[in-house]
Amino acid sequence: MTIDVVLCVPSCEGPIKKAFEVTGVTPAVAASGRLNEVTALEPTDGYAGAVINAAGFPFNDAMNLCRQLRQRDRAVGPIILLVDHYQLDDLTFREDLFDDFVVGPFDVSEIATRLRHRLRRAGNESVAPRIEQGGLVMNLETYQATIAGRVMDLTYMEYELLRFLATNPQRVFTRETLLSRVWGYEYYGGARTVDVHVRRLRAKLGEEHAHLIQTVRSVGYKFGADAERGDDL
Amino acid sequence: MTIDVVLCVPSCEGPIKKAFEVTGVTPAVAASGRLNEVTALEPTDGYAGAVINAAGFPFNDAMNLCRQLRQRDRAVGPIILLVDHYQLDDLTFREDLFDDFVVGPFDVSEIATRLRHRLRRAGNESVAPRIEQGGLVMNLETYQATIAGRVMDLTYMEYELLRFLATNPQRVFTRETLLSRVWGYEYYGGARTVDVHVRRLRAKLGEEHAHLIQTVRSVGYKFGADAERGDDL
DNA sequence: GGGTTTTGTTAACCACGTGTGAAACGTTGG
DNA sequence: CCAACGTTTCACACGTGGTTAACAAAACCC
Repeated sequence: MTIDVVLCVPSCEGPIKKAFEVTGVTPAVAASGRLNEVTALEPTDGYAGAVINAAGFPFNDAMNLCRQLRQRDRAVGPIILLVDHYQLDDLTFREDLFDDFVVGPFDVSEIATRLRHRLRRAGNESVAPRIEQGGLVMNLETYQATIAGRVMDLTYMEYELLRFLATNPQRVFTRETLLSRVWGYEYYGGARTVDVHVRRLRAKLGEEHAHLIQTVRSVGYKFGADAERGDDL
Repeated sequence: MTIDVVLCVPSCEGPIKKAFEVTGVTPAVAASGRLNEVTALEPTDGYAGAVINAAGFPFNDAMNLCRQLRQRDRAVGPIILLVDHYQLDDLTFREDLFDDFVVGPFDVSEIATRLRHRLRRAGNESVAPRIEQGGLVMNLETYQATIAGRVMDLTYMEYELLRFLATNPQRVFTRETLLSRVWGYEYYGGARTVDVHVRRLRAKLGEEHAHLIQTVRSVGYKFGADAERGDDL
């Protein structure tokens, strides 16, 4: 049994490739870590999964690649992230962008086992490719969002922001957190940027649903209808 | 945020338990690895997940425990398996018995991260950090507070003040202390400010629960139901 | 390369949370 | 019972923080 995956690591291609092959995994090595290289190397029957190396590199670059893979027309299988120990905390709130991770130093047979594990579980697991919250439906594959059945025409950043908020309903995020988690860089300058994007989102949600994004004064924003019952905090 | 899990390891209980607690996971240590011990230690609101050690032990024993946990009336959350490197192959075709695994040597923070990852992927929201005191529940993620199930609509300072008081129940704070701890060290303002905020809090707590914030004449304020002896401070 | 869409910035405007003073109220002690 | 002190309550002014719109810059698309 051989599994075709894309392996996004910038170096040591030869030895790693060999090591994977003995575990029954055939990797296409995309050293650049860019989407177009990933696509160029893709076998005709597609990838079974992806292994993305974040260790020793800017974490957000890896996250962006995950996002791109998830949003592709052609679905890629489970995404496995390679991280350094100090990057463990960065994984929080990004659980939806990858399916599993390995902490360095890396063991090829562990990675292969995780790949197989996720592939097998993919059958049973109801991997929700969409988010449903309070009339909002976001299809993570087609990159579309509808509110109460009406299609919302969202731009890239709008979609990412809404998705982040909607995947963590009721939870309040500061503008700084949103900037670093959604935009992906340590913010330089305007926290007002978030406000403006929230405003645009509310406009596109329509007057009736604008309240789905709530302002928590002096704290930030959160997604979710008003809490009617308090016992399920 | 604390997550209650059952940790099935046969030895070294003390240090491991401590190590887990700093990652926000509270383990019940079932050293025998038997189901009845797991059940005996279970908290009233159940386990959020299970960590089962197979490393250095017969693999099938661990598998049997997984099976028993899965077949229980009361569902246990994600099951994480601790394995030795040479046990990796044993995992094949048993993917449905566990949700994730870690290869030794074990890193507690990695295990905790995997727990959180699986909990989030399963859509479990019960991992939110919260304060519960005398009918008051404060969710630190959603910035919501409820008293006896009723949602309190608190402003920022009200929330901060109540949180500070409720995290230190029964303890009396002077107005000066509250000003410096809640408002900030360099805050310079009248002590009457505290009184007014306490008043607003009591109003929002409702007549029935207003007494949760008690006045200690010529000292300050404290949180907590009365009829408590003073010797347990 | 010109036009269009998307994204980020700036500033005016506005709402509401917050702090303050003063008066009313309660409690303690002489 | 009164005086002195501490706490509660209220109304109001100020300023922080959020919204909004208009504009500028950047990216994108023929």
